[in-house]
Amino acid sequence: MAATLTERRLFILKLVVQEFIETATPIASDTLVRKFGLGFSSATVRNDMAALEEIGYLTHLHTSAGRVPTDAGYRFFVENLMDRTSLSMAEQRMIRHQFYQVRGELDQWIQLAGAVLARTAQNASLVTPPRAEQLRFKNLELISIHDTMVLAVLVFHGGIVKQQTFSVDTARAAEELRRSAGRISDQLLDLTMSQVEQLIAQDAQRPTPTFGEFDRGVIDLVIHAMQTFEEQAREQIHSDGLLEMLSQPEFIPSLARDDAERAVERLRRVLEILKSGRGLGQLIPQALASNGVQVIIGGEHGEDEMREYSVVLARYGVGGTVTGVLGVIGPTRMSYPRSISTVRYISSLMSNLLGNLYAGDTRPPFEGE
Amino acid sequence: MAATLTERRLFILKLVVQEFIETATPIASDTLVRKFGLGFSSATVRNDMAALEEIGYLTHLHTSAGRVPTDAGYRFFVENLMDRTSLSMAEQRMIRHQFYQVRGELDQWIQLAGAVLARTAQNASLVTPPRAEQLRFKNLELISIHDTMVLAVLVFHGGIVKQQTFSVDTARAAEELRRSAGRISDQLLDLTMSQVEQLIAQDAQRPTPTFGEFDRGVIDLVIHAMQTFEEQAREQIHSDGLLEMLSQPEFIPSLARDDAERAVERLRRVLEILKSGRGLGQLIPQALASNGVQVIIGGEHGEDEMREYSVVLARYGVGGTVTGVLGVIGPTRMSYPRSISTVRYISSLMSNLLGNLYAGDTRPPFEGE
DNA sequence: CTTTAGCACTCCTGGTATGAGAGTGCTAAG
DNA sequence: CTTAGCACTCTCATACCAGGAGTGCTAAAG
Repeated sequence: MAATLTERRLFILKLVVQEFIETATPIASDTLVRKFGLGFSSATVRNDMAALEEIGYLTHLHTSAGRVPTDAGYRFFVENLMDRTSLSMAEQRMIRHQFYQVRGELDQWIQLAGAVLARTAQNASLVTPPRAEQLRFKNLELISIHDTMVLAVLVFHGGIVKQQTFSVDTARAAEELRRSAGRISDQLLDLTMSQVEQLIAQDAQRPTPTFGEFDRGVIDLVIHAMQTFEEQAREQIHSDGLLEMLSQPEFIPSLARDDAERAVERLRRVLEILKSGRGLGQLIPQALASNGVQVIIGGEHGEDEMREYSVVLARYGVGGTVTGVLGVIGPTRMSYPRSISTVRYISSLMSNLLGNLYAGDTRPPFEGE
Repeated sequence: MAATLTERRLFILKLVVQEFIETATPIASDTLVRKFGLGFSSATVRNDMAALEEIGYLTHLHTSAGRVPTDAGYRFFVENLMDRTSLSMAEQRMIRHQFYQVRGELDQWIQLAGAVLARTAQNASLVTPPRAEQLRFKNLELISIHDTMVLAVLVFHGGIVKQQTFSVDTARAAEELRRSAGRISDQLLDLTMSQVEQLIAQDAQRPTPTFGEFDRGVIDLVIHAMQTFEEQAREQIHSDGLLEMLSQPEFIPSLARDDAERAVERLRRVLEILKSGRGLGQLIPQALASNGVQVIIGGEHGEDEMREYSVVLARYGVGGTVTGVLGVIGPTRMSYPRSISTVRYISSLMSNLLGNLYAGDTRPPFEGE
């Protein structure tokens, strides 16, 4: 006979998940009754637990161990049972304050977001820089460093700046560099990479090309920079909070119920995930394409590396154009309420901050000044 | 009776250190004789080992364990016994190639240096960005992002670029921004932070100041940027290679002879050191002040956090002005020959690369164009 | 005086046995 | 449907033991 979900069973499931998240030890029927002064006996709880196990929300590792949530159990908890809370006003204020202190520096914001996520959720964090799908050119400066060395400072829409030095065969006067930069800036304004390529191809065929040989060299550099930037932007993941995650019992051999060996193996696993993004698979593109906070529990997405971890992700950014992803990664036994509210808050905060930066800077390509 | 250092004892010490570095297991007298076909018996080796122990170069953890080098043993090995090698030509070429591929990007070089150090020495690496003791101003651009948002791109000598956005009360025309940036760039050229402060103080007292209110606001921003940059540059340490270090037996519970608990504790320790630089203490300033490769073994510098680790550091940079530090950190049982040759090679490579960038850019302050 | 064979001794290591404790599953009664 | 009671299972910590590794010492040989 199939077990059914009564009110009480839901309640018990909720308690088990919450307790397990807090204590990291399997939950015994007896413990629940004592700790929460339930109006029924441990035997009743045991029966319900058995039912919940049949449904697939709980397990135990061996006969005489307490119950532990399954991935499905966590999922159900997150979707139906969890108390939806927000960060306290005091926390929000403190976090906001930190961000306002590094006013106007995108890189710092990203770094700060990672640190705050980690500290608040007590787990590792990851943040991808906010990216337009396509860079759009805004400005170019050429600054002579010495005789044959030139520094190119490229500015793209959204305040993205990229620097690159290159050497030239013969020395150029500052004025010449300035004129070249001006020419290029004027012509390339608001263009995407492919449009730049198109433009320069067309220009070369004209009877009187706008760009000289030197200009063309510089533009090649620009194209190359845009290309590598877009490429590496897709991959780039900042992560932080390893230490915070390490303080979770899962990573402390004496507290981890399983082999000590595995605690370190686990750690290596996470390090690899955080460093390379491998194992995250489609999660980030997916998060970019959706709204609200995404929760991926354990191996739900089929990546075996991730079986023991959950990820809480949210998109942040301005409109649909300039977006990044940030989130928390930790053992499946993470505090979902806390992670979710933290991720939600930080993502909206980052969105606001970026909003100030980008507002009014979203003119469509090819409309010029 | 004090034990003396005979030729044979030195040889045995060398073998013990090399073997221990390679195998990470205590070395038995018998093992040496068998493995190297020594011309004398294990009893002889035992006697010599006892002597080396009396001198303080070896220990054993318990009666029936093989010998292990002490910090002093490693020190003696590094200074007197080690075969001084270099990276193979093939390795050098491979490394050089990688650096040339990211031509002209300082940040990338730093990142690459960290990665290559880690991979080649199979340990964690640390790199501090190359810094002049004092930034010197080179150029400023002001670029309007939208109505009330302006992006300032600051260029300093040595190709150091810093960007910062700020908001203005009323919209400014592009031309106005350009003129302001031009004025400021002209006046501030080649100045250090304190000189900029001086200049602006003087200017304010003139009957007809060069700088308007807006200019002064921007210059405040410049000063602030220089200040925070110099401050955080002092602290900033890039690190990499956690995974490489984690593959050392010291971090693998089943191979570490001591408690598995400690393997993780160890790891946490290193993470803290790498993240915060705490425990490194005066090592980096010290390395900056000296030439050649520095080797700090175990707790030699009194920092208790570092007792189980060694650091191999070298200064890199141009002349005495623009310098950083890079190096390798790992268990005391690291391969010193390999670490040292790697650090030496990478530091000279980085120095060369920077040399190209900085050559001719070292005019003294206040000499103007 | 140095080297070496031989051997007792120490200490680690891994495996097994054992008992206590924790928690469940089941049964039968309320 | 709930619950008391109890047998059963599995873990965990402890103790114990045998095997092995390597040393330190001694006494003899070079």
